[in-house]
Amino acid sequence: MSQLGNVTPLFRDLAKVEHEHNIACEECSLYRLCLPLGLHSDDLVQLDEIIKRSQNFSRGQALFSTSTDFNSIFVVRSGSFKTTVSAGDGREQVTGFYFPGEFVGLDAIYEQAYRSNAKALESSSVCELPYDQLQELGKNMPQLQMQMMSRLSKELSGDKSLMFLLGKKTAEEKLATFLLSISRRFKDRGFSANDFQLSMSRADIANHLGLAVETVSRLFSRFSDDRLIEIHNKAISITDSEKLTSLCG
Amino acid sequence: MSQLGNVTPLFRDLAKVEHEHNIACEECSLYRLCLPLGLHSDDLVQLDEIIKRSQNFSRGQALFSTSTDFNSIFVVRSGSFKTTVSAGDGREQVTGFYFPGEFVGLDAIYEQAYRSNAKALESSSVCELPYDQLQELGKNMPQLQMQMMSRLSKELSGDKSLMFLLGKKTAEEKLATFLLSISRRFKDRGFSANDFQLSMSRADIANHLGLAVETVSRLFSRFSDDRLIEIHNKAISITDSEKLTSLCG
DNA sequence: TTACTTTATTGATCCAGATCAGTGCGATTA
DNA sequence: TAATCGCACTGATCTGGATCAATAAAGTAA
Repeated sequence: MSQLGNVTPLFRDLAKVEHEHNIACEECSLYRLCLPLGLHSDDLVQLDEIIKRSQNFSRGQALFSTSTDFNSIFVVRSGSFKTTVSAGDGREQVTGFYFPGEFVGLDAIYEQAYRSNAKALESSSVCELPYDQLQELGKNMPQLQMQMMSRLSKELSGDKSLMFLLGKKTAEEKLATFLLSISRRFKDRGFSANDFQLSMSRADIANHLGLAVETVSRLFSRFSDDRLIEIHNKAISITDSEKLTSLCG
Repeated sequence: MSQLGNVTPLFRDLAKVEHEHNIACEECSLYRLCLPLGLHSDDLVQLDEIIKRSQNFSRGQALFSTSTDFNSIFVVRSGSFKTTVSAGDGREQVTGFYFPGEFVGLDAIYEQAYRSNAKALESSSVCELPYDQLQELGKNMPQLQMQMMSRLSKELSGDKSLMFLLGKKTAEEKLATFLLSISRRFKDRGFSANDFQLSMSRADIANHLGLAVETVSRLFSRFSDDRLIEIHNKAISITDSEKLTSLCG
């Protein structure tokens, strides 16, 4: 079942979308969160034409890796992904989690090569944007260029916050910040901010936050003991978002 | 004295540039590293026209802070800057150091507001690019847009590496990585890769790497004892870049 | 030059969170 | 319903780097 698979009107729309690969951006339930925002209707038609609604990815499947030739950037259509950067030795850092409407692969533009790896965390699908064509299209579509710049800048801004988190926050602050970030993103997508299903493992969370799995587990338990959240494995209910917010630092 | 103030032909050119505020991009010694790269000569003239060669900044002076109205992004012309993000309590994370030809303020585009603070580390100057005008210009100058996207993506890519550093590297690996990053950037600007003057304090370095000042100090001493580097306060000589590289992880 | 302030170094001690070592438990299969 | 298999949780111990505490050296001002 999809991470975003709550029984809400929006989800039923989304489910329909998932089965209709060639639905236009204009009809897509992600419209407000996605690239097309602010484009004129006739521009949108052109954008639609270059988008490849590609196949679905199953849990654990790679969207791309550092050995994939760079051709495209992607927007998550359904499900979720994680990105990682790896060192020569086995070490890996989870650099981000990506939800519907969010871009994956923007850091590859500069070198025209993927420097990260992206993996589906659950059954997921993407819209593929061939970079050449996107660029070509941008030449006559300033709004599109602006949107792209804005998206890149947004990710940059998020990464700076993550640097603060990794460099300066305590374990407790890290996890509280993480939970509220996920919560906000669910809310932005029309789902409950307080009840959701985490699609990533404790290990992925720990890695992303620069912690050990054990620390994350202990903190989940403590937050639960302190009645900030309720946990049933990967299902999270935030019961005191007030107090959780105050723990973010 | 400028951090980049070695007595080399390039530096003398640069010094001249610093005194001639209205020098065109085409004449600028940073040309190869900077935004104009790849622009046609007539496009360059238009770009030149919107660039404000603004006043010099002295050590410690703010280029912008989170309370500055957003109007422009900047390219370092001479000297160097640090950027920080701050929490409500006093905590601060140094998110980056910026050298001539590098962009500062790109993370402000999304929210049209500075979310970071930028401070000069020494006597420095910038080229100011009013964002409105830059965007206007971009509408008829696809090469410029491409350059901007590329720059944004480059910083994104660097930030992912920094996340790996902050989340997964040991103190030793962090400092070795830092020294080589600075070394490479000096080299790219035509200066010695092995002998340079750090413009930032030990505290800034420590903060940026997620370490305590004392740890950085001890590591500098150890690297010196191990004959990897020689230190005379802020002057660094890399004497064994081979071994230093092997410490980066 | 001296006096003073800021920054860097070094040593001693401490601790948040890592690591090590089991145990628990939910999902899947038979 | 039991057996298997990953995750997730919890307790015990350890440690890398933080913090605390002095100096020492470099910069700055008069």
